[in-house]
Amino acid sequence: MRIGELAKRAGTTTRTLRYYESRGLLRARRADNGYRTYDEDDLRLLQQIRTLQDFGFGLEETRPFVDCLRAGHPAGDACPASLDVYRRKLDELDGLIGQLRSVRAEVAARLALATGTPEPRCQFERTTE
Amino acid sequence: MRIGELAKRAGTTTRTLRYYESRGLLRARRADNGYRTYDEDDLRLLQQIRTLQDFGFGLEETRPFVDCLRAGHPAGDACPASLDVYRRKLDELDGLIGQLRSVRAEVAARLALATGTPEPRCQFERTTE
DNA sequence: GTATTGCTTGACGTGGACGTCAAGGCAACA
DNA sequence: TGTTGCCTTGACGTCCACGTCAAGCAATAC
Repeated sequence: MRIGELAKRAGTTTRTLRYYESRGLLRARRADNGYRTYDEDDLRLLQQIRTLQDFGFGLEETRPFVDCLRAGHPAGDACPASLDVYRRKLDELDGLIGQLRSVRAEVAARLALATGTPEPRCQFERTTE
Repeated sequence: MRIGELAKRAGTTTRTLRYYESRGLLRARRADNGYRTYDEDDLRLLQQIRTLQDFGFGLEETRPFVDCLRAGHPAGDACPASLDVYRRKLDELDGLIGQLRSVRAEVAARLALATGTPEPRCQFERTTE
């Protein structure tokens, strides 16, 4: 299949696929006329990238998953390097969530102070008492 | 005081102050030699901006607070427009936190599946059972 | 033959909050 | 007078994942 069809089937754009190729994530065979050619494996690879992107992974973070699939594994997360990325991301998310929670609390407190109206507790705040 | 001293006292850089000025957030008097001149009110104004920036507010979101201070109010959040920004930010934070929590859960689930090792519950996950 | 669609590469634009350099003026001190 | 340090404006660079436009070839439809 050609780049347009692959993009459509993966729910993305041709520009994105060329960008991934420029980053070395997605390689393409070439037809005689110079057109890029892809197969079903490329689609799976692309779907792996898109899923991680949707989770907020950076492109470089998807590379171990791509390499893992290329190495013949049935899943992109069947390799230790991919699992490390998962774990690092979990730590990152925990840190970020904690940060946002504390900012949320601080803003809520300032709003309460400024209005004199005590705000209802955030659903993400732990009831510490 | 001049720009260098203001920057130091606010814990930021001269570049940042000139940038704020270019955005119309921070105005400066000029000395005869063309140097920017600031007073204590400017410092308070700048501190308001920095605090909100640290919370993750965009520069435009700090504008109502700045205007409020300029209008003579003792606090930047003494005006309705500022409170609206607080409330919008709370909603935004709640949405973002919820999103991150669901991504966190999804990644944890995938890690657990891939390792066969059930992950400990996240401190931010509600125990739904 | 021609109109339309799809493909190619290359290159500039986007957003946000600045960092970093360049070329030069102003002030104080030795 | 020279050095140092702070100030001025202007302008390009950064990060990231692309969007968008341009010029031109390839394939298909009619």
